[in-house]
Amino acid sequence: MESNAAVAALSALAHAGRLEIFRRLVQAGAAGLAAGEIARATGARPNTLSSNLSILSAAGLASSRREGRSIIYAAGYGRMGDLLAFLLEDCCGGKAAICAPLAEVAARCCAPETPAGAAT
Amino acid sequence: MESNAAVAALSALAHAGRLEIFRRLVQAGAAGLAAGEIARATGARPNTLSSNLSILSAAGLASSRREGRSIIYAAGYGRMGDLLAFLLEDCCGGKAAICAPLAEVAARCCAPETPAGAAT
DNA sequence: TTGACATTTCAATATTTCGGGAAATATAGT
DNA sequence: ACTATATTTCCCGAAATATTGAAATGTCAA
Repeated sequence: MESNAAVAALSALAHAGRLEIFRRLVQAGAAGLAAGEIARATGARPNTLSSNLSILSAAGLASSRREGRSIIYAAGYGRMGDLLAFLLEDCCGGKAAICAPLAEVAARCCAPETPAGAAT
Repeated sequence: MESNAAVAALSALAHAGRLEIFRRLVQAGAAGLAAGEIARATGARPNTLSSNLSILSAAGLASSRREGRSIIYAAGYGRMGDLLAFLLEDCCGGKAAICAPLAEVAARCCAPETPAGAAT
């Protein structure tokens, strides 16, 4: 991942409202959430929400598809993974001092040979 | 890590200049870098640099100590680790789809039983 | 104390971002 | 075509952020 893309992704997440949206999208999985559902869940006004969703999309952290009258947003898992990899490796050089707090999390999901079916 | 602190850290990193500073600090390790060295290396003006260093410090991503006439900055490894852990676990729920790109990096440094001495 | 160096603080300006109202677009149902 | 629902776009004022020059602070050395 390029530094520029990383800054864009970081900027997109550096906002309490967008971070919350992104969290909900991640939790929702590939099924995603309709913009309206997110608006109701977060209390954001539709125009504000739309703006924030489009910022997340531009950063690659969300994708959208139309389904009837609704537009369904889903988290951009790939881009988020890239961002984390960038921060950990390109930015932080994979230093053990930074990785250490991740060990617990990594033990749950980052092991290369772990089958993917375990989650939720 | 709290969501608020995460947003602060993300905001601090969501700036090309500060991201570069942070990268250099991480590479420099605990020895750190004098503000002037960073200024020379990045071409930033001293007051701009000072401002950005203070933003990184406020977010916990850098610390400073005076050494003679210079002020030495060092990366806040702990806070960066916390941020990554937050993003991976609290924000992303440790989903395998996001963790996957980290597997390669994790294999190098995140394994719980890996001894810490391998770096640099 | 004076002078040079390293960095920060202050004050002003320029730019970007944020959130909101109102209008526009797209879809579905009648 | 008309209406209702869902979402986006446009525009604006307010607030936050970024950058700069100039002045201030802290430190060393003579």
